[in-house]
Order: sequence, then C-alpha cells, then structure tokens
Amino acid sequence: MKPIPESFFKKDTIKISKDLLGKYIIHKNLIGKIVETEAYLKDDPASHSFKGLTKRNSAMFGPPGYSYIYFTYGMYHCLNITTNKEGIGEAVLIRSIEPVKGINQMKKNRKLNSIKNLTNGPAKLTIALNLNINHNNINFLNPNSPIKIMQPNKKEKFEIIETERIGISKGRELPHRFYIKDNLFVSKK
DNA sequence: TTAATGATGGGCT
DNA sequence: GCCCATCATTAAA
Repeated sequence: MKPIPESFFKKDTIKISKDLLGKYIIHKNLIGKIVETEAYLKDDPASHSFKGLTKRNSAMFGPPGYSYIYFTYGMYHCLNITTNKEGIGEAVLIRSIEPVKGINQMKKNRKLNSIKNLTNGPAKLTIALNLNINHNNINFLNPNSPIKIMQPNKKEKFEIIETERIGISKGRELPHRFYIKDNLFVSKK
C-alpha cells in the first residue's frame, strides 16, 4: 500500500470515479476496497452542487482530495471524495466497499453478524467505517488525517461496468455509476 | 424472489 | 411542506 499523489484528484471527475475502483479507504484500523462509485458533476441536476454553494455542500466546492460527507434521510451519512478543481463543485460518491481489515469491528458497528450486506451501500459503509458528519471536509492526502485513501503496490486488473446511477430522480439517464465486474460487494447489478 | 412501505430529520422554497 | 445520492422490514407471489 502506498499514498496517492495529489494530482490524482485534479483530473476529470468521470476518470477519477473509474480510477478510484480498487483503491483503499482507511479509517483507524478499518480498511475497505472501493468497488462501486458514482460521479456527480457541475451542471448535473442530480448533484448537490447543482443549485450552487451552500453551507451543506461547501466541501464539494473546495479543493480536490477532500471528504464530502452529508446527512440524509434523517439518519444516514454518505461519503464522497472531492475532485477536479476548487470552485467547480464536483465529487465522487463511494457506493460500496469490500471489507478488507477490521471486519469484526465493522460487524459490531453495523450490528450485523454476516459479511453479506455489511458494506454494499453508501450509508452501510459509513456505518461500518464509523464515519459521520464530523469527518466532513477532511483532506485525504494529509498523512495525519484520520481517514486516508491508499493504492495497492500492484495495480489490480478488473473490468469496469458503467450504468445509470441509483436513487436519484433527476439525471437518471447519465451513465455515471461505475463498479468492478463480478465483485460480490457491489450494491446492485 | 421482488415489491412496497415506514423510519426520521436536515435542507431548502 | 416537500424533497431527499437510504435502508430494514414486511408483504406478496
């Protein structure tokens, strides 16, 4: 495992969404491999940034390589990674991870005994990783950050599937959801 | 197996 | 007051 360079997050958001697949999210002793993402762009009616800067979405308009964690449906949190360029308002939603390390702790956090359904959804994985609104707008690139993203020493080979995004009412037609083909922890085929 | 529904509260008009 | 980048539970088939 090695760090990811800052330049990784300064690219086109679609490309980053695909390149994040196979990378690792680390929070304390908990580690998960990213297996499913969604891109949220500027001028995208489904994006929180669509109507401009607010207090809630301000991380999206900040510099790339930061967390954007928001509270939704009265009880859940979802994790994004900011991308592109400061002031643009783009991010990548992490939709599912494959549990890698600290699986017993993740089960406790989720109050679940099985590995099935442990982290295969955007709110499920934040519960498993014990992330909440206090982790909003944190720099992933800083080695001292409580949450980090790392890449494996050897790049893993896999096929990427592109489909429409899940759980949105606008911008449904855009093929901005990406996942690792045949991975068991993807939220939905 | 899939489909429908209730939970629950911040954000914005 | 309505919407919401969700999920667990229940009901139906």
